[in-house]
Amino acid sequence: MPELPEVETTRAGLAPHLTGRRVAGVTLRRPDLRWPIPAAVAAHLPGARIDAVRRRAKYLLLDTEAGSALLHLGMSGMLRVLPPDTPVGPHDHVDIALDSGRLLRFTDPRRFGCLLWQPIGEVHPLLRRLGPEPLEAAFDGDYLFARSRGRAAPVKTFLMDQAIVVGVGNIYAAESLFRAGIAPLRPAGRVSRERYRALAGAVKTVLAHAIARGGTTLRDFLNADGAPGYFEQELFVYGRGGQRCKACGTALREAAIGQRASVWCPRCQR
DNA sequence: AAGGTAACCTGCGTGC
DNA sequence: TGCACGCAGGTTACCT
Repeated sequence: MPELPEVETTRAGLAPHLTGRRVAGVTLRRPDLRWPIPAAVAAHLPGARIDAVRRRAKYLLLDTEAGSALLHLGMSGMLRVLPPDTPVGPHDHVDIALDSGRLLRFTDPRRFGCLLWQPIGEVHPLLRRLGPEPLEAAFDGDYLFARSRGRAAPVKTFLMDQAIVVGVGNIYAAESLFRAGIAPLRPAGRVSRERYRALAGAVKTVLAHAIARGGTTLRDFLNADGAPGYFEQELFVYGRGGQRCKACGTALREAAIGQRASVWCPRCQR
């Protein structure tokens, strides 16, 4: 479910319910997700006031005066604000009770997500090596061109490297490369500056558009309505292996690149 | 340093 | 209907 647009949509949906609220209690139904949940979470969160809900890359941060709870949704994670008496399902791993009477619930069947703690004034090690945010000005074609020199890895792999730019997952990498007309297997070091400018623009356009759409579909975080799929109608290549290119009618090609399913148009993308 | 691979885990769709 | 298999929107760890 979550690439950057989904996480940003989640952040925007949660913020009105969390900002300014105090944590009434924390329920951990298992000691770990991807990693052990540090004792600092249970030690600092109860009683703390949530001052802001931020996003960095695909991480969400709940800021308090003592530090920030750091959440990642992994592949299957979901955060919802629910009434306190909502029945608990098998993958409802964490509840954060709020002084509003409601509940912030973290659900994650595959448990690739995490709940960690970042002390005040520190940057968690997982956040230290991240590249720029794709929607900020520091991310542009010149930046991609500079970082890619000498790189032999496929440009799709390069684009999905969170140390290069954050937030671009398998769906949006495929879609951005299609829009920019770049073949995903092309070595990153052999893409021109001009074409990287097109790629950076495509990434920004695709992500901003997906955020706008997610904002309309996932507006109500008080109900269980976390259904994704909002972007499906507008996908040009992702998940369309074997079908025809919407632009030119050529049969789309399909291959694993860096162990991730990849689809592209051999005519539109060079 | 960069690049490739395995690993973490559950659910779902497909084909026999 | 049952079962085995492959695959899924992410990321780190480890090895060359």
